[in-house]
Amino acid sequence: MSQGNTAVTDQVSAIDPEKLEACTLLEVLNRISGKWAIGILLEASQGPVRFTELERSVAGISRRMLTLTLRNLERDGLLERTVYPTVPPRVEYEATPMARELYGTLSGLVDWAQRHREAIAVAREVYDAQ
Amino acid sequence: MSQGNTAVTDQVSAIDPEKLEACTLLEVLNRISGKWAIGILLEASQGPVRFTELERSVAGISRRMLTLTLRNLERDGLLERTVYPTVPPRVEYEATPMARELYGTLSGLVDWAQRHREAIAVAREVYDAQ
DNA sequence: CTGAATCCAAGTAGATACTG
DNA sequence: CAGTATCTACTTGGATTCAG
Repeated sequence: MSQGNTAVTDQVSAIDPEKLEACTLLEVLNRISGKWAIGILLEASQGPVRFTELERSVAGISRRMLTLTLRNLERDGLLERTVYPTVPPRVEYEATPMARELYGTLSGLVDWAQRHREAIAVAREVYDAQ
Repeated sequence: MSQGNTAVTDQVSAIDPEKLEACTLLEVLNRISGKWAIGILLEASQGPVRFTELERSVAGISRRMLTLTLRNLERDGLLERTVYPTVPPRVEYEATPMARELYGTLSGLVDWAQRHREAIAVAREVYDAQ
């Protein structure tokens, strides 16, 4: 990994791999954080869903945020959008294989959260007590 | 899943487990997303670091955001803050075991990001072309 | 049905200056 | 050294209205 002395060509490999990792990680996080992305991805992972179905099943989401979040996920290739040219219009969204794969890797985080949920709550109470 | 008629006691168990999962996940994500938390956690995972060290090593961070992010991480029990009553003052931050554990579970996400970085870039270009 | 457009409120982040 | 205070700008999200 570090053969770095060809002078010109290693501008990229000169980046601290840990910094790169943190940066890459941040990109993923930005993609799936936000209040709605995960909920939408969850629904769209079980099969094609329509706009109005999502509006109902993702509790509390507004039409605007649903549209915006769908567009972002579609743009990143995490959601596939299919329009059926019927009247009235019918549009379906479905998670791509890439998105399903991502969803799978998130289980570790869910575990962590469940194991430490209590400890975090306690830490907050202690901190807020000051 | 729908045995629901013990009337009073199953308020909690009535929550769809998948919704709960999505919710828990969102909490974790909110804790570590944000522009700076990961970088700080990274530094503080290799041993105690001082405020000014962080200010230098987390590229681009302002004093204000460093303070705010440190406080949040400390509040959630992810960072331990130690004050040495010397002159000048000396304060050290270190990742807690819980935080190190979290950092470990993030490797799956890093893998995913690296495997699909290219595909995402392409998806964006295609999308933006319209 | 599936959005786009507009307006507004709240939260988040940068710049700068000041302090025990 | 390790912060706090203030002021401003950008971003995110909600409410509402309009349209193909």
